[in-house]
Amino acid sequence: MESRICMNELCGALIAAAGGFRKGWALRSGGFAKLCDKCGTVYEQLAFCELFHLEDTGWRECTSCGKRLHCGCIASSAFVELLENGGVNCVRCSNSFKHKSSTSEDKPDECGISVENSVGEIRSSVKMFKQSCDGTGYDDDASTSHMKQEEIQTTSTSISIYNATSESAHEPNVKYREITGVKDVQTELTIGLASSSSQNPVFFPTEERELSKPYSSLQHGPWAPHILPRVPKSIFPQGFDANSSMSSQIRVARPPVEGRVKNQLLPRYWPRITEQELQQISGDSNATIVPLFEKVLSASDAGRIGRLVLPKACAEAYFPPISQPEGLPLRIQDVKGKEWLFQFRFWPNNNSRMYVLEGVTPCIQSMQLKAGDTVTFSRMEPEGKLLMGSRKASVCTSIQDSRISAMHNGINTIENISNMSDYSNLLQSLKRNTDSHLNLLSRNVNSPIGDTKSRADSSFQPDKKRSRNIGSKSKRLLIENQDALDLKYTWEELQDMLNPPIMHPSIVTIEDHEFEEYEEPPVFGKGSIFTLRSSGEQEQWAQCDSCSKWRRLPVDFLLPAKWTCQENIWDQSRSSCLTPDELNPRELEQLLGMAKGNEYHKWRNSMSHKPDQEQGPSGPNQTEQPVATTTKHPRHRPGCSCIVCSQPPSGKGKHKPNCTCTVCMTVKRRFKTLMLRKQQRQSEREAEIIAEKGQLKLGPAPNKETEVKQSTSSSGKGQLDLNVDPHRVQDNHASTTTHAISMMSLLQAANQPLEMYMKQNGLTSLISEPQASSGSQPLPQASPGPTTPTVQEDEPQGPNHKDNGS
DNA sequence: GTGCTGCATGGGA
DNA sequence: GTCCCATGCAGCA
Repeated sequence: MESRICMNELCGALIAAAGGFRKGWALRSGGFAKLCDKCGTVYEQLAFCELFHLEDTGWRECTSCGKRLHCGCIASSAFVELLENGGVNCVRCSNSFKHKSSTSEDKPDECGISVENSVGEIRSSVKMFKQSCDGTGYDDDASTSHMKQEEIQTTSTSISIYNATSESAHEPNVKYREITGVKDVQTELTIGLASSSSQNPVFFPTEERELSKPYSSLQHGPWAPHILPRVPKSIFPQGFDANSSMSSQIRVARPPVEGRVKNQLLPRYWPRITEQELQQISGDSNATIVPLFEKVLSASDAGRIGRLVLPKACAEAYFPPISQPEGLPLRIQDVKGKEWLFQFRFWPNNNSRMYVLEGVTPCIQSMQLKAGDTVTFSRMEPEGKLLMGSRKASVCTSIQDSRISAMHNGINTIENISNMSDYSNLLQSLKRNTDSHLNLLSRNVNSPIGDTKSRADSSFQPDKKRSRNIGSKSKRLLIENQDALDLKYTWEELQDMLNPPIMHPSIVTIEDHEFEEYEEPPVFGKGSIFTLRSSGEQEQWAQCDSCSKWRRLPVDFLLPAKWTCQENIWDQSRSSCLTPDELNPRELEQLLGMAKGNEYHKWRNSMSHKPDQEQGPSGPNQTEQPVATTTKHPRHRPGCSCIVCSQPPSGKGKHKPNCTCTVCMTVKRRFKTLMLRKQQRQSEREAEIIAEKGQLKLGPAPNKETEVKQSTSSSGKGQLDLNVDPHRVQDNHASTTTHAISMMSLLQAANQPLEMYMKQNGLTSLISEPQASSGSQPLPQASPGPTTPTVQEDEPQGPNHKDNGS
C-alpha cells in the first residue's frame, strides 16, 4: 500500500493510502473530505458549490430573510456579497454570516464554507468553518447531523459515491457505494468524490496541483480558491441583473479574478443567460437558477453523432467527478421540463481528458438546435438539478456578440457603443473586424429554412474562437475552393443583405465617416426557398409569417424579416392569408424537403453566375419541378453534372426502379456501359492472354505500360469514356483493345463538366427549354436536339475531341 | 453500406 | 511547448 507524507509540513505524518485518511466525512452539501488524521489537513474535499446540489444542501440560508446564500463559488456567487471581514452577506437583508475559524481539534462534523479573504477570495475550507446541519440549511444552531462520521468514513479505496437520489437526499442515513459499478446507477443528483483510486492514489498539496490532473485530486481541496471579484452591492441586487443587458450578462458570468488562470473558464463559456431566460427556465417555481456555463454548438456537437464535447474546465467544475472513461449517466432537464438522460464521460486525450455528453441528439433535435446555437447549462437550486437551455444563433445575439467581440478586441468600448446607433455600431464593429468574422455573418444571411450545412452554421458563431474555426483546418477550408470563394462577400455586399426596417436612415458622422443610422436595428432577410422551374425560371418561395402559407415571389426580392401574404404584391390573387396555398401538400413537402441544404449563397452564386441551367428531374408529368441546391455534395449546385450529383438519391426518396427521370436514366445507362466495359475488358484480357501465348512464339510482348500509353493516346487525348454509347461500343469492340483504363482518366471523365462536354460535342442542352442554355457557358444548339434529354454527359472529352467511338 | 465507438490528429490559443 | 477541443477516421457491429 502506498504511503504518503502528509502534505502539511508542520505535520509530516506518514499516512498510508489505506489508513492515513481515516477520517473522511461527508458534507451535507454532497461532498466528501479527507484529512490527515493527525493534523487535520484536508486533502480532498468537494466543495459542494461546484457539484450538484442536493435539496436543502449546498446552501446557507439567511436566518433573517430566508434568502439562500451560496458558498460563493464561481457558479453561484451571485447570491453572496463578500464582506471585508471575510464573511458573506445576504444580498437581500444584509444579514451576514460569521467567519468561524477552526483548529485541528475543532474538526467539523460536516464541511462548511468559510470566507477568509478580505479581498474577495472565498475559500472553501473544512478546517475553518464548523457547521452542523439541520436539514434546512446551514444554521449554526442546528445540532443534529444526518450523517454520522462513522457511516461515512472513507476506506482504502478512497472512492465513494454519495447516492443522492431525490429520495435518499432527505434520508438521515445516506447510502454510499463504491464508484465502481455505478455506471448503471442513474445518478441524477449523485454527488461523489472521485478521489484517488486505490490503485493510484494521488494527493497534491495546493502548490503542486495541476489542473490537468483528474478531477479527484484537483480543484476541490480545501485550498482550492473560488475567487470572485468583489462586486458592489448596488449593481448586484438580486444576483442577476434584471436587465439582460450585455454588461449584466458578462457580470453574471464572472470568471475567477486572478491566480489560477487555468482554473478560469474561458470567456466563451461564461453564461450570458438573461433574467428573462432564467425565468423561462425556472418557470413558476421558486427555484433559483444558477447559470453554470454555455457552449456554442460546433458542427460535431450538433451532428448526428450525438456527442457534445464539454469544455474541460466546465465539466470538471460543474459536473460530477468521473474517474472512469465510461462516466456516469446524467439527467438534465430542458426548459420544457423534459428530462434527458445523457452519458457524461470522458476520453483520455494527450494525458488529459476530453469530456463529452453522449446521446444528446434527441435533445438537440428537440430543441431544434444546430451548429452555432448555444446550449446553456444551469443548476436549479436548491434541488441541484441540472438544467439545459438553449439559445438560437439569432441575428440579435450575433449583433450583440459582435459588439462583445468587438469590445474584446479592443475595438469599441461600451461608451462608444452607446453613442452609436446599434446599426452603425454593428457595421462599424463588423467592418473593422476580421474578414472571417464578416464572412461568417454574411454567409448566414437570408439563409433559407431548414438545416443548413453545419459548417456554415458553425461559422455563425460570433466569438473570436468560433470565427477562427472557419479557416482553421486546412482540410476543412481550402481557400481557393468554391465554398471559400462563396464566403468572399464584400462589406458592401453584406450591407446589401441587411434589410433595415425603415428605408430612410439619418446620417451620422463619426470620425469623418458617415453612417446610416436607423431607428431599429437591422435585420437579416427572412428565409426563403429558391426553386428552378422546368422552364429554367428561378423563383422564390416565402412563408407568410401570419398564416404560414408559402407564396411564390420574384427571385430577386429580398425578404424582410417579417413577411405576410398582404405584401405579396406580385400575385394579387394570393395577397391574402385567406387564399389557399398555391402548392398542394405533396409539392409543399417537396419544397420543404429541398430546403434542407439549400443555402443563400448558392442561390446567390447561381444568380451571379447565371447558373448552369441544366435541368433537374423533369419529365412530361413534371411541368414544374422545383430544384433546390443539391445536398449531395457541398460544392454542387442545381444542374451540376458531376458524377456525384448524377447519382440517384439514396435512402429516403429513392427513385423507383422504373423511374425515367434524367438522373435515373443516366445511372441506368452508366450501369449498362459499365457492364459493357467490363465485358470489353474481359475480352481484352482474353485477347491479351492469347496474344501473349502467341508472343511466346513470336517474340517478347510489349510492355504493358507502353501498351496503355499507346492505347490511351489512340483513344482521344487520354480521355476515357465511361458512358460510351453502347451501340458504338459494340460496333467498335473490335478496335477497343486500345481502350485502357487508368485512375487518372477515370477521374478526368468523372470531373468533366457536362456543359463543356456538350459544347465540345455540339450537343444540345439536356433540357428542352431554350432558357436552359443561358448559362455562363452557353451551349450551342448545334442540332435540333430531342426534347427528351440526350444524356451523354460523361463521354470522354479532350479539348479537341470530336468523335469518341471512331 | 451504414452507423457507432473510441481514439488520434492537428490548429490555435 | 502545453493544452484544449473540433473533427477525422479506423475498427467494429
